[in-house]
Amino acid sequence: MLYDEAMASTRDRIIVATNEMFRRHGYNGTSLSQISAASGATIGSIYHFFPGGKEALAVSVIETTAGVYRELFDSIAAEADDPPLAFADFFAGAAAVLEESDYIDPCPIGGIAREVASTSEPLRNAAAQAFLSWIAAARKHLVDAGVPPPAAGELATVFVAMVEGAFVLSRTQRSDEVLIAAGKQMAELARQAVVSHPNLPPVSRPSRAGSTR
Amino acid sequence: MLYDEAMASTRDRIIVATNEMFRRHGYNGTSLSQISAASGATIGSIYHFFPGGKEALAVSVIETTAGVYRELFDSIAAEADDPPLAFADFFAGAAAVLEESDYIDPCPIGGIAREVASTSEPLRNAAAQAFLSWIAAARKHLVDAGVPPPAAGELATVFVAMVEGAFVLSRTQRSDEVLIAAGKQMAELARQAVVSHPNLPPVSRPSRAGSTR
DNA sequence: GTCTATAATTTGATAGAC
DNA sequence: GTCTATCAAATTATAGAC
Repeated sequence: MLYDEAMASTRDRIIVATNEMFRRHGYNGTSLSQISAASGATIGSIYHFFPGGKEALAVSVIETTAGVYRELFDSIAAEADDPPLAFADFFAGAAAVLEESDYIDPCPIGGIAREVASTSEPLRNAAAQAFLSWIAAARKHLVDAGVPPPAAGELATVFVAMVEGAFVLSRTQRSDEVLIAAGKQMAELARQAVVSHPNLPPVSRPSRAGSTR
Repeated sequence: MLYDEAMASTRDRIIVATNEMFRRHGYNGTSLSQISAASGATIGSIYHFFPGGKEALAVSVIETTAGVYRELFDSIAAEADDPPLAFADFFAGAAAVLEESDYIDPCPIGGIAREVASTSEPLRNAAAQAFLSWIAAARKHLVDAGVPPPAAGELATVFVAMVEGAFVLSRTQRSDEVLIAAGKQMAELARQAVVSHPNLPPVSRPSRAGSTR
């Protein structure tokens, strides 16, 4: 098993182990017996916590992962020296994680969605909500930086698409080259969106020193 | 079955049917019995043409699809009124296909790679080669348009990542919104890459009127 | 080249003791 | 809450007749 039985609750161990299995082998490529072995929980326990079976477990994995990545983005955005550079920082962080993990998929959500979007409406919907929450976070960051809302929404959407696409390529090529390039180009797009509307005064923002929160 | 037995060779029918099944249900979500039913070929026939089984069949599907998309890009690039707009045209075409197909995955390659990159080196490698061939095509288009090679390579990589990412999001959201946005932003990046080096004379190109070929 | 039959394994899911 | 035992069905792959 991957985790010590002293660690966290059984339910959490199941979710964490399933997350990693999905990132390695996808949704259909991961069996409940594998999840059982990786989490140290029996199949009976899995059904105890997730009566809806594999599909319900996957929904929980998606929701959990969506929250983690959203918080990660917010944290990086808050600490960025310069708003457009937050995107480069985000991709750089993903690149570091990717190498450490021997090029496992950095995120299970896009892969699951691709596999089952035509057969599982609950899973497709959970993935769609995850992407929308990321788009909302990126959009807020851009609007705070002075990008007009319509352009900010479009750019935020493209950002999430670039994240997913760079994940696909980096995993396939076993290289973080595309992640770095994507961060650079996304920052460039963000900078253009800000400077191309210099007559719009930046929205009142707390000074960086006071916005640690 | 999806295809009339009068159509094409058995081998081609197997590849076309498998391509569509993979786009609907992914690699692990598609069984040989389903491929048999969809292609009108028996499982015995499938093993006759692809002695390597499902994996060898998938390699052929990836190689075939890679060639089709590469030719599509080259064709769109050759006909574009303005080089940067070729990218917007490409995404617009993908958007049209997506809606017609009820939001099936527009391409099986990225999904397969994500599922099996950790378990099948032949499939990971086939997908990696496909992406590299697309990057090379986009890079050539950008260099021909006057973008310096280093920047062109980076932009071409980001283009392919945006394609894959936009496919993931559009399929998940059941909307072509992200495809349109991606085309617009990619064209913007390409335009910036050209105009940001105005001192470089554009490479000699045949006039559009004579380049119909 | 195509077909049927089948081997060997694994799957998701359930029942019920403890 | 956790466990073992087990179900019916589906999976990849192979063998061998035609």
